[in-house]
Amino acid sequence: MLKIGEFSRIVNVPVKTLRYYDEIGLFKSDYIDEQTGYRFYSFEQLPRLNRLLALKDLGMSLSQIDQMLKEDLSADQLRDMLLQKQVELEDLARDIRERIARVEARLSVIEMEDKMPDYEVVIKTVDPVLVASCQEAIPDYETIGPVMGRLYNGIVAHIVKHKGQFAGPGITVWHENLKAEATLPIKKAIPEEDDVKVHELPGDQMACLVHHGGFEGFPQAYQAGVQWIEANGYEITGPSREVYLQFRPDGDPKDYVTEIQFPVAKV
Amino acid sequence: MLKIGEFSRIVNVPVKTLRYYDEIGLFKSDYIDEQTGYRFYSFEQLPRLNRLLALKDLGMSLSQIDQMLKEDLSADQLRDMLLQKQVELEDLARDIRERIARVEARLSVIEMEDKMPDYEVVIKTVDPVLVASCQEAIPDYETIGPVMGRLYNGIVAHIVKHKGQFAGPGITVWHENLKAEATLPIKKAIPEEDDVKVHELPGDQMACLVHHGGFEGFPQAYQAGVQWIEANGYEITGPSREVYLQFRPDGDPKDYVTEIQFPVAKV
DNA sequence: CTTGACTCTCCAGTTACTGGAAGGTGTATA
DNA sequence: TATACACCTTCCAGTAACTGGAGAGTCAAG
Repeated sequence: MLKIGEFSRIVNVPVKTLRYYDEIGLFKSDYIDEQTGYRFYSFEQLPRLNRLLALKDLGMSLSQIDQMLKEDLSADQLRDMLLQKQVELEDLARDIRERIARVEARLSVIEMEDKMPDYEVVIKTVDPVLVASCQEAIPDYETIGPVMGRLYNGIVAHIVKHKGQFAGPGITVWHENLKAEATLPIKKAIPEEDDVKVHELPGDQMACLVHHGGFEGFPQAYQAGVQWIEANGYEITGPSREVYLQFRPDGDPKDYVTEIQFPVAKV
Repeated sequence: MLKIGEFSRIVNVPVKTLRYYDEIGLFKSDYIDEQTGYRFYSFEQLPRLNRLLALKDLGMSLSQIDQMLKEDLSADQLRDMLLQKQVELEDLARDIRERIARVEARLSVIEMEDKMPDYEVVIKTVDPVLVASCQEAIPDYETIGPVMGRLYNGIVAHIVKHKGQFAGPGITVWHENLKAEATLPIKKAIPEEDDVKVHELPGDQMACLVHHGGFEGFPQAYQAGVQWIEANGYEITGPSREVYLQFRPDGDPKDYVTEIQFPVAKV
């Protein structure tokens, strides 16, 4: 019989931890002196503790270990738990590799520009959203403004006409060949009419960044987004979007806030 | 100005989390209505939050992020923190790879034997220990018993003679060519004499396993240890040791408990 | 008889939230 | 106008696996 301190030294587990395992019932002391409350451990307990430690070394949680130490657990059940842990660990390993890539990307920006990046890119999942939309090819950059104005005005008029309810800021979807789709989220479906369509923008994993200021800054923002996506091992899988979080045609462009979203997937 | 729910939807961060960040001072709401206590957020706050999220994505802790978001932090300090994080992540990645290897080793045992391994091997760091020791080459396996008995008796006699204090169970160190060094830990140094030496067994990282029963089972235990060491990507870097946790010459060998230790290093 | 090492229990703190209860607010609809 | 409901508030508890400390009791050696 060993006192907790002696046992602790042999198995190289802190006394506090042994007491904790005792408390949660994972590894009880063999015998407790009723007078003093001192815990006593025996050598017969070593195999259980060693198995416990080995499983902990695999990254199993204490409650999983508790199950795995039960006598009546079949080899199949054990294998399943280990296989599951294996998958879990492999996911985790991939996750860490991606994190390392992001840290390196950020470090290279700091090396080059001596400061944090101007645009912060975050990956998020956006929900599908029902919109009324209208699209048109843009002939050249100068005409973007007027064309978009016309498109959005048309949609607003259409929604108002059909008593639709607005559900959020406007979103432009940039299809191929500079074809712009202006959209406005609505709460419930309304009828379509000539050029105004009603459909759902699909939800997706998006690389997002926020641009503050007028549209003249967009090219840089897009460039920053594309660079980040490349450096972090993603690829663009569809049309990008602009969400006009803060925008009024008569407002000061300096106050505009736009979120630019690229649908992405891991390469 | 956005209510917490609207802001939450835009940035894809749960309301609870925003309130938590507010509470710990990491990301305060822009303005709080004094009547209602409602928090309001502004678009100007988006850059800070996005930077926060990007840093969180790198695996930084909230307190580190708090520091990194301070305006007056130099690019150098930022770089240092990121470099440190990089090292940390790489350590973690290595750790996970090793865990995966251990899980796979264990799975292969289960596939082959349809049960958990007979011997659980754990890596632990053992402390240096001062011992009185005596060594001798063992001519063949049959003579191990008597020779060891003689050696240990000699050491005990020597320690008693010099009024030394025993500090733990006997340890045999197996040097090359079946040369056995019998040692007994002592609390304080005592004089040496002919064949009894006093020195310190070095501390080391050891792969350890516990064997219950008589010495006839040792070969299997050793084999299990060596197999584990190979399967888990370690190599043996020195003489192995036997620690006689439970042993009395006149006792029942079934009750013997011996820890076998192999000094190891990652390949 | 004292000293020092050891043990006990109980409580608090760690990280980054998450869930729930109880109660106040704002708006759309019957 | 009443009410339903969606939303907001604070406060409290719980998570995992310990770790640290306070205050008190126990044991062996000198």
